[in-house]
Amino acid sequence: MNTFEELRYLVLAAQRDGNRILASLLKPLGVTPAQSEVLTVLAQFEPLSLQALGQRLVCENGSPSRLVDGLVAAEMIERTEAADDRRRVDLRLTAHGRETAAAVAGVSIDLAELVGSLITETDARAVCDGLWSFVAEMPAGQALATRLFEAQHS
Amino acid sequence: MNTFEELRYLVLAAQRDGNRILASLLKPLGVTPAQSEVLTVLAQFEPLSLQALGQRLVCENGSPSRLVDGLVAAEMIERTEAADDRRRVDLRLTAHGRETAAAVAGVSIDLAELVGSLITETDARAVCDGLWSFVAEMPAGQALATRLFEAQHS
DNA sequence: CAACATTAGATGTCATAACATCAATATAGA
DNA sequence: TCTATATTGATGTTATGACATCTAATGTTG
Repeated sequence: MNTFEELRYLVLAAQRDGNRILASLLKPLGVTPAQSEVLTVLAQFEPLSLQALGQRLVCENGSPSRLVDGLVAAEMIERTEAADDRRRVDLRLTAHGRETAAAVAGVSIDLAELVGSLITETDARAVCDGLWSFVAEMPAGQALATRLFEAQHS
Repeated sequence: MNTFEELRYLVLAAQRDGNRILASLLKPLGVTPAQSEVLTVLAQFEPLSLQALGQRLVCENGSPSRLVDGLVAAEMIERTEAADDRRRVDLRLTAHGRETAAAVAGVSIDLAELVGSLITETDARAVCDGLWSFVAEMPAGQALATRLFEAQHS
């Protein structure tokens, strides 16, 4: 198995094992990792249309309507028809959603601490730089770049 | 967004974008990325029980019975009852499965070349080392370590 | 102003993915 | 020899995840 094949499996392993840890940390909040990303993005950039949300999510492509359905059902997100375009919906957090988003931010910190106990920040930086080489021009990489760019200019 | 949070999203982005590329390369062979991993592991270590297979798969935990069902239906894997233990099944590739596994190996090479055009082998090595720090003691990391160890001692 | 193109989002379908539960079978110990 | 426990794998359930298709609404062009 060469380095690139090992890399591919390691990325999968890191994603699966990391996601499982994240899911168990989030379980008390009643959200899944994908839903927590939605709450995090809305907390930062709301209001957003489905399409605008989709462009900022790493976990989803296109129009995340079913992902958002679950959060609407849980009363964490409010979906209203855009005033000037009946095709569009505007998505905002409810009070409950905002509260959960704050708790999700706490879980993020907990997860970062756990990861930080396994890998140094220098090594983490090297991994990030390497992965950016791979995903910079790809859809999920673009979504993350958009998020990072907007976070710095808001 | 700190380095560890960025790392988490980058791993997700790399996994999703990489998986999509792999899926499109594999589509002509009629298998999904997860199924291709099964064929790859069986080609190397057959015959295996479901549980033994599961211990060597990064893409799956536990007993991958539904994953294997699809390959049995596609006549790439043959499932027989173990002679000495009626709970166990023995899994082997069929001729068709072996042929597809060879084609999957070719796709792996194509994917490695594509990744190699985006990231240097030195950087890829650094990413691998960093990710090993994270997953070494976790289930998917253990599965990959088992595979690598056995590949070197067979 | 009407026809056509494009956009936004919902839904269908199939394959995971994770956790839990259950049935059949093998093993260990009294 | 019998019972309790452990093991193996199948199945149920819910939530994605990706691609495709469809409907409703808006924008553009002649």
